[in-house]
Amino acid sequence: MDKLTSMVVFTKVAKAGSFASAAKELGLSRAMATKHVMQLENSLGIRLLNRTTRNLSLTEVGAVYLERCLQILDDIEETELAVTRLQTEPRGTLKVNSAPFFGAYHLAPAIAAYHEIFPDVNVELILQAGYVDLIEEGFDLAIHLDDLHDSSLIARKLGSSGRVVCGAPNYFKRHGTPITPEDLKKHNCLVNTSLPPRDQWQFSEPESGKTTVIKVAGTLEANVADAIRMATISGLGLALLPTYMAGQDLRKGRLQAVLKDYVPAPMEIHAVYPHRKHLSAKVRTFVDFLHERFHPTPYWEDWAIGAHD
Amino acid sequence: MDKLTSMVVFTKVAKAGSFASAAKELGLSRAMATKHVMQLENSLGIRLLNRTTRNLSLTEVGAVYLERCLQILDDIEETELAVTRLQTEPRGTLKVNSAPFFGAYHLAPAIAAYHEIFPDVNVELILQAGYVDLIEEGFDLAIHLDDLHDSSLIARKLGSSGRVVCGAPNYFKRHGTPITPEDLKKHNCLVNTSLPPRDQWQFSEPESGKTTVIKVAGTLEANVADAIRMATISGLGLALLPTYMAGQDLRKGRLQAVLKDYVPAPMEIHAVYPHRKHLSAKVRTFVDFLHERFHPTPYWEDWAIGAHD
DNA sequence: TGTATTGTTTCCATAACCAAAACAGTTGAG
DNA sequence: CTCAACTGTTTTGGTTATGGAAACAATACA
Repeated sequence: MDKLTSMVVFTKVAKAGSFASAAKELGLSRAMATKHVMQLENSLGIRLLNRTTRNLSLTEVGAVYLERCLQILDDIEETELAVTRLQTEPRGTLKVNSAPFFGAYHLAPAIAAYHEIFPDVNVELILQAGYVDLIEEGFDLAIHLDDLHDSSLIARKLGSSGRVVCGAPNYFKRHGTPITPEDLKKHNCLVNTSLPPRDQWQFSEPESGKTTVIKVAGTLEANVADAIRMATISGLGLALLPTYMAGQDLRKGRLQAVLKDYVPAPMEIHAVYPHRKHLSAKVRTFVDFLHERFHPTPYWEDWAIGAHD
Repeated sequence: MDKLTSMVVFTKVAKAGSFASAAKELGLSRAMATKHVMQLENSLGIRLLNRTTRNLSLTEVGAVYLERCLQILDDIEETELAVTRLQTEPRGTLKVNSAPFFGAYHLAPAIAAYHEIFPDVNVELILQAGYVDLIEEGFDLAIHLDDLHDSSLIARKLGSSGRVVCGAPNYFKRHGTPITPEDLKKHNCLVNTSLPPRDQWQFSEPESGKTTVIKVAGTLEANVADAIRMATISGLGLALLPTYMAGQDLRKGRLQAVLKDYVPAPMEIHAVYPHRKHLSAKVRTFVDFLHERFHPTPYWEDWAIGAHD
């Protein structure tokens, strides 16, 4: 029998001064009221209430026990209240993981905006190439780019990013502009090894629906996206960069897009977290916020509009 | 499901860092460990533990809840310990009721002796003619003389007291000495209305086993035994007094016993208390102590030995 | 790659639970 | 004084929940 229920019954009986009225208050039968108190007495080996059919009074020990019972029940109620409030109101610390570039250039500003709305949530942003164990490292959330291989986790799509083959203007001046994907084989293609598709660049032609995969190679591979980007800007070669990364550079003219008729597979952006049941408010609101911000067409695609005009 | 058990399981799992080892410690199956924690999570609507098949970590809320759980479980344990110690060691206040004369002359000295052995028990002695409601008045114990009509209470026989018809020496000088119970009808018999048998005095003859009941009458009735005793000592008449009351006076010669071949029904002395289950240590030890003191032949019967010699 | 171990789920016999009814004792009204 | 109403307790029976064994899916270690 549930000891806590028994304690509740006992306190009610003691307060009401009668089993019958306490039972009525609690919505159960007189029989159960007796049994609960009796169970408590047997488990303690102590008589808590002196009772005849007509009179009821606390034992000396019963009085002591009553007081402490009330304290304990109060504590439990307060604990549950505190804990559910912690759960339903966004507060606490949100530990987030993502790839360095995306985190620095897109999450950090998003976090600043999010904090305006939910000032009680502090964010701990850990930017790290490669995958981390969310559970072991205690992350609330990770932003995964184009990769969802962890089946035990929950993923929610936040948006996507186009990709574009681009290079510095002076690179094209010196080495020419590729017209078809096949031409890439003759160019110095810089590869980011920390993100798919690495050196297998895939294109589809919107009009015909044809798909091409080109295996590229070049003089630089790096596991940090920003290194590839900076090398590209410096005119070392071409790169297949996500638009979230290259957008600014394209707008400013530091980079130029090529092969505009061949569309690379877009990169999907997912929020990944350990469980769906009982999702905490801080995670839920943050994911919702990012979804709103990146969906359906993120701001980083703006370069194309200008470029197409 | 018992919430307290679930809390214990949760704390164990959190401490052990694994469901399996916690289950083994608690002697239950892994299945139940999961179910208990899950039940807790569902009732709170909160995820307490992040878990994969291989890793386990506390949620931020889970950590808060864990701490308070430990506190609550500690409180409960301490409460039960305190309460059972209060029960098993004689301590506290013992509220005792009895008839005034017996209480003053026999319980009070007994209490003094008892207190030597159990110094942590304080006794509140309420001396009152007639019956009181033990439950309503909060008595732990009552000493009943020759009367057990309350069926809902538990009675334990402590001993008995003889009765003797007696009078002052100068009364017998003036009015003569009764030889048979029948003679009492010609005497001034003083009646204590607070104790049976009041005015129906019953005698049996040890040799023949014959029983006689005499209805007596006299010039004084009182509901306080000591008044009857004092009036008797003063020579007003005869009284049927319990030996616990008359013993001292008989030894000192203030009173003389008559009708020694006719034995009045002895008076039984009982300890009466509300319940037998979970009898508190203070009541148990006190009743045991009185039983030892008054059983089988109480000291107040000593007058007879001297008298017979 | 295989084995052992993790947390979870499913299944099922058992035990606990709880209300209704029967019971014993007590009070208050007619 | 008697009857009716109400007390706390016990008994009874149907329903629910409990908890272990086995099966399962996923992971780590050898």
